[in-house]
Amino acid sequence: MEQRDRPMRADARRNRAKILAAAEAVFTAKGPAASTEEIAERAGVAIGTVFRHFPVKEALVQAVVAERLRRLAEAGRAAAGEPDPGAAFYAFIAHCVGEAATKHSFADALPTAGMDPSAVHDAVLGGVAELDEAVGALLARAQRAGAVRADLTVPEVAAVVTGAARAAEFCGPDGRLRARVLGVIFDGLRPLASAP
Amino acid sequence: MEQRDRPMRADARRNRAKILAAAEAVFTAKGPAASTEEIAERAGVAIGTVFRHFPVKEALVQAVVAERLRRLAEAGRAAAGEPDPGAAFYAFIAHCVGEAATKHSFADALPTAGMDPSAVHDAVLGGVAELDEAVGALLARAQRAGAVRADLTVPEVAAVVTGAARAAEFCGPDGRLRARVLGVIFDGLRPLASAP
Amino acid sequence: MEQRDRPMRADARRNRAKILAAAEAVFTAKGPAASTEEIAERAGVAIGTVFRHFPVKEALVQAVVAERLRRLAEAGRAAAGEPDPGAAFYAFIAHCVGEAATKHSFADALPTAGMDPSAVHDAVLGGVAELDEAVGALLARAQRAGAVRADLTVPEVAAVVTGAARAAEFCGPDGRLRARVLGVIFDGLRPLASAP
Amino acid sequence: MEQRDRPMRADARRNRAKILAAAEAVFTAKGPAASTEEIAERAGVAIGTVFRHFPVKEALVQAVVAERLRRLAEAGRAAAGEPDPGAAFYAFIAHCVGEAATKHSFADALPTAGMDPSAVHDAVLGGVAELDEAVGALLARAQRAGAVRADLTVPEVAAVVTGAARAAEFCGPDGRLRARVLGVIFDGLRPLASAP
DNA sequence: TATGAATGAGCCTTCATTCAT
DNA sequence: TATGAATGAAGGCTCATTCAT
Repeated sequence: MEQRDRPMRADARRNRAKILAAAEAVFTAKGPAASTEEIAERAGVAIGTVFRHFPVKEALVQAVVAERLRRLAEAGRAAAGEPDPGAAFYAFIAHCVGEAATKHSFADALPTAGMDPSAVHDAVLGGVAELDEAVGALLARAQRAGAVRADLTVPEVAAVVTGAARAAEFCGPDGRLRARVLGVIFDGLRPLASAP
Repeated sequence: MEQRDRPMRADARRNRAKILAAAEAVFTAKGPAASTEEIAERAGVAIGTVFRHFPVKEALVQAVVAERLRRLAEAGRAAAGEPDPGAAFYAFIAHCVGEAATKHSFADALPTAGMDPSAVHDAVLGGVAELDEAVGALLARAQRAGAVRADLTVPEVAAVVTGAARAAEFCGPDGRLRARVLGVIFDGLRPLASAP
Repeated sequence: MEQRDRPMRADARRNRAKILAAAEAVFTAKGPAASTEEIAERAGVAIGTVFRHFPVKEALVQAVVAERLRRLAEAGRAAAGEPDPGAAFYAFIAHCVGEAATKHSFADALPTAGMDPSAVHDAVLGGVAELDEAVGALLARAQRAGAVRADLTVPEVAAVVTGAARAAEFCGPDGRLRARVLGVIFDGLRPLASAP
Repeated sequence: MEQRDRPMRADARRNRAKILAAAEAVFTAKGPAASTEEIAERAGVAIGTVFRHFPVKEALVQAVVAERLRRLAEAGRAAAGEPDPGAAFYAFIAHCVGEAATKHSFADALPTAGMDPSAVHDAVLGGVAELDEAVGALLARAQRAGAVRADLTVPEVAAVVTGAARAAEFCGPDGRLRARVLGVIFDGLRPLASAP
């Protein structure tokens, strides 16, 4: 949104990246209510610099979300190249869960089906679209391979993954519990035991 | 916490109840960041009264959570009397999901396996224990009846239900989507295709 | 606006008065851009107290204006009792000028004929009405006595007085200059050279 | 202030003019509290360029004032050539009022007799002197022609005009009211009804 | 006990000014 | 010289908490 006219000065781009990284870390640790001041401090810039890049706090929050969505979409595209369609799909959604689950109480900032669309920045909508497309591709391939229930759609997968992330978070650091819970949830995605 | 010494005057008990009800409503609508002042107003008491009953805001939040846990446990105990063990179990967890999913962004206040235990009030721990016990009874009965996977434990069910609530919330007002998603997740709890 | 239900506690009323006095002093010295913090300090209260009484800065500004209008109206009513109608009128508008002229750049906060009425608080409108009425009475009596041009109306007098205040302010501390200037302006209000 | 050493490059002079024009427009619309950034934007230059020409915001404000004074003086000199001395004088001060009154809340930036002289830039003082001289010439000629009271001096006229501008502004968009009010005020400048 | 006014730390945001590019 | 990013001191406002009534 800021770099339309000319490509943005090198130092500005560096600062923007530092701020985004700091914001991701701080929001992850304390939720989106964390103070902008703390983010600036962590990024090593003055508070004014944060507001120059993100004129309103909400813009920063959404930029972080968009960034994460874009990273997930990227990973999803990469997964499309793997040989085993089923393995690719399940590995990818497990990756999504892992990413989201560590982001304590921040996954809530993710756009939800029922959210006021006018409040969501384009960058986030773009990220969602990218991710949906990547998931769609993986899903279709896995369904063709018979590794996933044929009647599933992308929104359903998105909801299940979001829920799984919350469930994983609920488990806390107990890895064993987490693994079993995710196993149970993902089992629901598998085709019913194919009869002979 | 307040009623140890003497039984608490009748009007005081009434106020406490009004405050809890107001807090539940307000937190549900706006999340735990809602101001204490607003809760007092809705309860029809002065702000000082709220702080007399709950000396710190966190205490109020946890009291609301404890209250909800206790209500769920109560419902769970009631469900134990129903004839069909499987139906009783699934109806109950669906009820839990419905309760939690409507409480926008408030389910996050639920205690989590990995949470710092010293930060959780006794009332909440008590509620958790009550609920765990109720769930345990329903689960055992359902497992005996072959309606639920035999290897499931209470913590796993708790995690799955929490995740399912988040998934339902993610679906927004789209009831059809929500139903399908919950169907998928709960399918994971069922025993694998029963052989002949 | 705050004292509707019950009469407002004694200490609260005291603080409100202290704040208004401090605000008048500070605004007078530095204009309405002066910081609320400074007013709080001068009033000897915490910043939160100022915002409890005047939830938005603009409310404080207007309250001060309203207060001054009410005081002027009061003085106007008192002047109505004086024996010489012409003297009463001229003395009163001179008083208005003196009041307004010392309030450095703050007279600008006075409502103006062309101001957006929805932005003006009721208290100010009430003050204006009160003042207009008092001026109207003095004016009519002076006109009947032949001391003021018969074709003058209240809005015209108001505009002339406002302008005279600005002119007086322009003169700075030079009392002689100020007196001559006001003499010139007020001369315009007198009936034209009385015919034989 | 900037052009002493070398004559200033052509583009620099152009920028200075653009900035002054933009500042006049913006200050007129929003008062001197308008942000320097907005002025830069409107002028089509970067913020740094504004501060190169006017190292402090106050310098920009005063430059605009000086500019306006110089323009008024220019108009005054032009008026000196008109045939009717009285008409020339009254038309000119009406022009001054019109200029000042439309500059909402900005006329306050005009230097005042009682202002701290060290805070006023030379350019403004120069403008004031120029304007005073022009007014003085018009005034003297009009007095000789018997169109203006003989005892009036330039500072008095200046004060009256300033006040008239404020009065006009007070009238808002009501042109009829404004005309009557200015008529009243200017009447005070006329010689008393000349006896036979 | 209840009331609600007072407190003050902290938050988001703006903007004059500086400085690296 | 021009550019525009960075700085950081305020400023307005909120809200959990305390305390006099």
